Amino acid sequence: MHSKIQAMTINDPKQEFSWFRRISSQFISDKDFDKLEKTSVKLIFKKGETILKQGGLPTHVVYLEKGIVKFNYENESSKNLILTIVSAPKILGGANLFYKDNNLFSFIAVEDCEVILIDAKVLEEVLVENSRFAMMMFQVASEMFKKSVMNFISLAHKQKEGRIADIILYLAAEVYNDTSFHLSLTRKEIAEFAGCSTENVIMTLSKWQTEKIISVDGKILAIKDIDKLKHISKIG
Amino acid sequence: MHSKIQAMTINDPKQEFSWFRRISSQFISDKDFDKLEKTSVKLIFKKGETILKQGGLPTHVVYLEKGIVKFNYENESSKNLILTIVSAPKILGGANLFYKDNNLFSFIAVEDCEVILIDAKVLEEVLVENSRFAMMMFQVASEMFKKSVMNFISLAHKQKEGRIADIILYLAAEVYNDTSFHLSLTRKEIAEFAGCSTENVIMTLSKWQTEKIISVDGKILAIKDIDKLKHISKIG
DNA sequence: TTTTAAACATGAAATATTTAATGTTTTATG
DNA sequence: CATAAAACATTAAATATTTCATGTTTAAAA
Repeated sequence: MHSKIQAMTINDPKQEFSWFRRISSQFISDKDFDKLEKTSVKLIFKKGETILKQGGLPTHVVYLEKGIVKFNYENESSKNLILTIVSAPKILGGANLFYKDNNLFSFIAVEDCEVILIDAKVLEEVLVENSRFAMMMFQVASEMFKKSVMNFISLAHKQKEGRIADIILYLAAEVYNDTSFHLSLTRKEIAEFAGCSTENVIMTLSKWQTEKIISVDGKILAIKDIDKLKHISKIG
Repeated sequence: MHSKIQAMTINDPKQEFSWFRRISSQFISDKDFDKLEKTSVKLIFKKGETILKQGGLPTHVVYLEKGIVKFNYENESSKNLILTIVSAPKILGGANLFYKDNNLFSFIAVEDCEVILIDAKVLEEVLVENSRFAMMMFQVASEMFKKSVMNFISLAHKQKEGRIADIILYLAAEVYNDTSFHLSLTRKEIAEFAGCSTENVIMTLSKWQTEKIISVDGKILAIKDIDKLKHISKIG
């Protein structure tokens, strides 16, 4: 029963692309949008699954319709680094679109995700024929770039507590849109995002809990004193 | 005498834009290029001068014709962070172009520079009317984005020596195009790039000199054993 | 439902990094 | 050219961070 509904959804792309269609409609014709839809595939990824793999060819651009995704970079010694975390709805791989190199990093589902894979070649054709649409797309990509840069700046010259504070504040403001949220990241993943050890994240969160800056109940994390958290972020 | 030549150069924009003109000519008409030239201003910046200031409005896009520039982020407590360093010829501010927010960081001349400031509005008009040109510009901006990201990745999960090794290798490969070069950065600036203390940079460079991995003679730095340096980069 | 693996947690030892104190050399400036 | 300021350099002490060892709890798999 449930799978039937799902299948229907998959087979009826007209139902999808809602956010993307709305913002695109100002820039491209229905005909061009249909062209994108026809060559797109909708897929569902479970938590932990890889949507797009580091090193692979950028044959598709990802439209994230539902769910949360991490941008994961894995180095030669299999250490992971999370570049950023984003929630739907969003166009991912904006940067990937414009250079033809292999993907710099993987997209991995942090929550169950619904994504639409858009054929990169077809999208490029549409972009070339609709320069204002292209400009909009690049602006979206730039916004994401900007947020990554802010993350990196935090990482680069704050220490542990400032960086973890920045991440909690970022998750609340940009990913979960609430000061209280179901944290889908493990401590290890937060550490990979903050560029520190897992133990450090555990210790810092515990400490903040006793100081009543946050509360942690199972997977629910709530910011109790946002001013203190912002202060920690500021003093680094 | 010398200043006269310089002034001539400034007043004859046709002589400038050489690299940019060459790559642009495949995508836009001479007429459109002239439009860009007419609204552009050529300026000369001395070492240390700010070309474009963090927080300012992105009214211009910078074409760096000659020289070396650092992307500098200054935080509330006046600590600097160098995001990347680039050498001419290059279009800077690609990302700035596409979001209308205030500049995220400053461009500061690390060597004497010749730059052409292109009016952002006029450039946008030309981009909208020449989508292939726009795509090319995106690609250029994305390349720079990619290099920053690689820098940040190094910063995020390597320690001191690996990061400094990465910077020396980057400078040789991407900025000076030689394993031996006149280093225009101070130890303090390398530290701001590597995200560590000045003392650390001094100590590491001294150590590498005694180990014959590099040689430092005044401002001339030469990589003597690139394999060892790459190995340090690899093991982090 | 047992079993296993992963996540969460804590503290101590080992290591890395910064800060501070001090001095020399180089570069910029009156 | 004298003088000040900045850059370069070295060391020890203080601090931050990671690693390791160990144990409990939670979630996933057989």
